[in-house]
Amino acid sequence: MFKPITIKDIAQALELSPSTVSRALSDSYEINEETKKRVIEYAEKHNYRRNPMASSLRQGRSYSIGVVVCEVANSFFSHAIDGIESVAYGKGYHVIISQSHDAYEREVVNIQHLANRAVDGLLISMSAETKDFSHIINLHAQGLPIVFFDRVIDAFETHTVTANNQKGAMVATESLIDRGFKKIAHLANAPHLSITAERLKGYEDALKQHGIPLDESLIRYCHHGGRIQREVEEAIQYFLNLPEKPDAVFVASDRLSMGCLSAYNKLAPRDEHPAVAGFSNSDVLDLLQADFTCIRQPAFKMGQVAMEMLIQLIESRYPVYDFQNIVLETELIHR
Amino acid sequence: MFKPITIKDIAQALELSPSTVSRALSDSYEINEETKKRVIEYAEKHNYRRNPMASSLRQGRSYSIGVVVCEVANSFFSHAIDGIESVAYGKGYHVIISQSHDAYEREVVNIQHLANRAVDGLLISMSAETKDFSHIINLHAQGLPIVFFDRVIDAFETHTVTANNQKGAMVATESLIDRGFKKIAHLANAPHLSITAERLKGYEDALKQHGIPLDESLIRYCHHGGRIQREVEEAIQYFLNLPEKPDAVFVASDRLSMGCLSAYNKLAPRDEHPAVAGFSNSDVLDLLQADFTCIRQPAFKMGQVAMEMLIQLIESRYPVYDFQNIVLETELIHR
DNA sequence: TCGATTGTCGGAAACGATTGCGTAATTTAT
DNA sequence: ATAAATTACGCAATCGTTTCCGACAATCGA
Repeated sequence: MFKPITIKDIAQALELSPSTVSRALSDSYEINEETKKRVIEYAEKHNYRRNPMASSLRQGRSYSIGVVVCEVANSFFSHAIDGIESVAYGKGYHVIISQSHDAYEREVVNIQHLANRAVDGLLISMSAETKDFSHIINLHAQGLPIVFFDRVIDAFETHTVTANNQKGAMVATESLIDRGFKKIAHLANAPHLSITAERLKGYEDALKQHGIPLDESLIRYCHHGGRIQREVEEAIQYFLNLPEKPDAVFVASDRLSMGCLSAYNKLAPRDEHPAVAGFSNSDVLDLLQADFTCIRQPAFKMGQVAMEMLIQLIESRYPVYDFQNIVLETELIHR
Repeated sequence: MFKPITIKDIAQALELSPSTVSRALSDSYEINEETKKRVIEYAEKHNYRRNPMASSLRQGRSYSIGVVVCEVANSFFSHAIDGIESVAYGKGYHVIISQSHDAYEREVVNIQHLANRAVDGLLISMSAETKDFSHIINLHAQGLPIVFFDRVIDAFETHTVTANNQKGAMVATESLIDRGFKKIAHLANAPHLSITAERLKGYEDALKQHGIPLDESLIRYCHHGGRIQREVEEAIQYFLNLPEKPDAVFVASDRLSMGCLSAYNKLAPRDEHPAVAGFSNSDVLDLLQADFTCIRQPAFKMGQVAMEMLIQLIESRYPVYDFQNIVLETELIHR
């Protein structure tokens, strides 16, 4: 088996002490420039790589952070991850991604996995099914830096980044109203998600502002966030069975937009499809479905901001009590 | 700051030695059952978590593996990752995902990042742009276990898992022929990818078998694997500009299928769209586009198999020279 | 009954990198 | 010229866990 070269090896070869080599490699000011050069040259020539475990153990830090999202096969989250990575790599952090699949159990397991001192901090977007937050509260209480993005909780104070969901939802709903639709349904996400309440509020605001009465029977929740296509189809079937079918639908999430469009394709002839507007960061959904108006969240930016704030928490020498709750604007795209 | 409890703390509290505690926690046979129980109870009560860095440092293993794919926002890869995770977690391994975005530079950087002894092995699906394999060859030569899946290379011998691309491509092309199409174009992936050659072969086989002459001008490659939508649109525009437009297209990948369908939607009226068949593991593509025939790869299974073989390599006490190249069958879905 | 085996445990040295402290040699200040 | 400061480096402890050697007692076989 291959045995990687260590600091000791370099020290021996160059007749220096390991301390000097270590300091030379980290560019310490108290090492002679000449010596540094020798060490660095030797290290490069022999393909030296510092052992991250030894380093982490000694320093008590891993320079890696954990990301918990419901799933990566989702344009919003994958772009957010890209944003996270862009900042992380620039600052020398590794990113470990894990998926909850919107299931409570897996969220708990993954977070525990990540948290056991293998990461310096956590970036979390809550799972749709999670109602009990104690697994996260405990970690936070133990001093693990945590930043929430998109799907936040208010069980404790920390940095958060979200989109302006209320306004986005309002704008989307208004775009449907402007196109002349009156009977606008709302396909909502899991009820206890922060984004669900905010987007519902925006939907209600738009209706109220245009004098359209709110009809509770036009609102359907998907408790698993659309993870199970059946639940989406049941909601759509419900809409289709209504004595007066809605002529438009405002959909609350990326995943649900996918589910909604394909459910309609499956369950009803094309001329019975309502107009659809909704949150989505998909690259192609709007291209495939011409009359689909979508609200884009600034996913990449959210990832960047979240990561920056997490690094700030991690690298702060003293406990932080002044938390920021950043809200980014969404963008309406219609064709 | 919170200070986690260590083995020493437990040892002190229970008046044992750290060695005994360590052995008790790993359920060693040479520890009295009574003592084990005391240790485990104390550990659980005080919420002890073994420090993974210390453990890894000592054992020379991290119990984590790295996965390199072009992108996670892709149904095939996200399902493959699910398969990988399902096996990994069962065997006590962590999974670290990283994305190459089909770019050579990022593949090199990510693999280096992962490889520096932070992972026990690598699961790789090659980036579309990569033509130089030396960064991987070096690691392999240094003894790092590597398994390829889907997009393999033959620069050296190791375990691989692929789909039966040739047969899948043949079946897909045949399905188009069976529907009466004669002028079947092929939208191909990057030329130096293993899957590209195999699928091209299947396409050619189908044509030959049905007496249709091969027309090179009906084949277009996407050198960036469709990462840049423009290159897909150029290919489609090329097809549209042909004096005799193809009446069907066989598309070589998931990403390209997306790109192809949306490019046609953008560039041509619906009645000029050709029939499309192609590789795709998307959950919704075929629902949105009714006449889209797709070849599904057993993504989840591929992930599982790849991970099992990697674990076998990692845990083998002696160097392995007997490598397996597993080929899984694809599935045709038409509606 | 005496050596041999078995069952339990502790001591101490690793794993590789980092860092507080000490110190010799050189330079600077007075 | 001598004290003081600076430069450049080494020593050794440390992070938390694991594991190779023992070691001591109790039990066993003959």
